[in-house]
Amino acid sequence: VTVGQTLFLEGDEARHIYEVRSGLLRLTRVLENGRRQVIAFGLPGDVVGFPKGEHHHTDCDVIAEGEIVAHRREVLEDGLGDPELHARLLGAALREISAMQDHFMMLALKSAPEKFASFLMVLAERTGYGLGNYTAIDLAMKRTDIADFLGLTIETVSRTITQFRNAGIIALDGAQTIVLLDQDALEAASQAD
Amino acid sequence: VTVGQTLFLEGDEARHIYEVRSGLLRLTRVLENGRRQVIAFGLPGDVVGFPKGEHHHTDCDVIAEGEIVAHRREVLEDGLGDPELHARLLGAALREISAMQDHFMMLALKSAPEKFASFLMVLAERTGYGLGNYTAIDLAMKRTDIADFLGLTIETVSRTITQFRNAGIIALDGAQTIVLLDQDALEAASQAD
DNA sequence: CGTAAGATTGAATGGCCTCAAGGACAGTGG
DNA sequence: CCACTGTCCTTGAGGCCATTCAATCTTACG
Repeated sequence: VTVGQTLFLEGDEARHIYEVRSGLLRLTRVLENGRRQVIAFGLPGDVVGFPKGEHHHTDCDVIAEGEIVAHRREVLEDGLGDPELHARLLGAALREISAMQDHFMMLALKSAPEKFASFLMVLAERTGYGLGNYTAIDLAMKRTDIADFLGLTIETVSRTITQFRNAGIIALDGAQTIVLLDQDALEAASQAD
Repeated sequence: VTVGQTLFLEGDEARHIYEVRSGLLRLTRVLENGRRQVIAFGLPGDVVGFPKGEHHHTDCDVIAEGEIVAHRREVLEDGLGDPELHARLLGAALREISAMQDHFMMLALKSAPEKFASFLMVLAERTGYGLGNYTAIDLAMKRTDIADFLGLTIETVSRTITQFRNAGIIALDGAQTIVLLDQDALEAASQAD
């Protein structure tokens, strides 16, 4: 798969579900009036494209190239002779529900700095890598995607980044790479009282 | 089951999942600092209590009495000799994912009046009943629950109700029953531009 | 009738958004 | 090699919607 490619659109017939081995996918929905929400990012280990009835109910685009494995939709319903795969996909669906509930807490209950700190912690856990004594994260997605994921504007996201930088919590290397300088402070910021 | 009863708490071992035949359940999660989010209401036809691993990840309380059918967790994983039930529960899980995505749009993208109008439309569709020429809804849950579901405060919910009442969109009969006077206006309010 | 819980209303603050301008960076072509 | 261009990101100023804090009103029920 290549960057910018669309795997499927909302309303498409759901023939496959997709398992992300590497790279990054983006699931979005758009409201009639053009407002957009990033439902989730497909990180390595995620399974995306669970159908509603016969159809997909989000758009799915490739943000960073990687290895994507397509499974026929039927294996989700009956095992189709591969019970191990069936159990894995079912588990992914249940994890998906749980992850979305976490996302709820973020959207509804948290302030902008709390949202962004939580976001960074999840990414660090899932895709962070060591860099000297610190942990670094590549933000393959653009600010717009982060904003639409957290329910903020790109200006607020940008301001929050600046704020965290001034506080010595993170450092930037280019616009896409973030180094976590103080994970304790980050965690504190994610659940401020 | 009786009103006020707790079916399970976050962290409980997940032995069963519950199918709502009638009545009303409430799924909540609480943040360390006490802030609360109503993840979903369990309306007739819903299935709640999908586990994450071995445990539940929400609290579940009974808001209105009704008939609740408990299924052993195992039937979700393997059919346990009842493929029809297995398929029904799997379908419910996929619908749940879809419904939560709709909820996202509401939490992140909509204003207070839009949220409340959307909420009423869903309830009217699911549990509304005819009353003369109009459709009526019983709000078994309290204002606090509605507020925590929509990501608002009870004051804002109350103000929005008053606003809709003054606009002639709805009428109240007691605090718990709402009559929809103008469904077109309600729909317009739910997706204002 | 009296009490307590829930719901409504009011006034003022504040956090995020909107609108607008300026800066960083990569890619392109002269 | 260097303007040139477009995209993305950052920063600033002002306004608005939902919140917060506080008081009053309503309802359910003993």
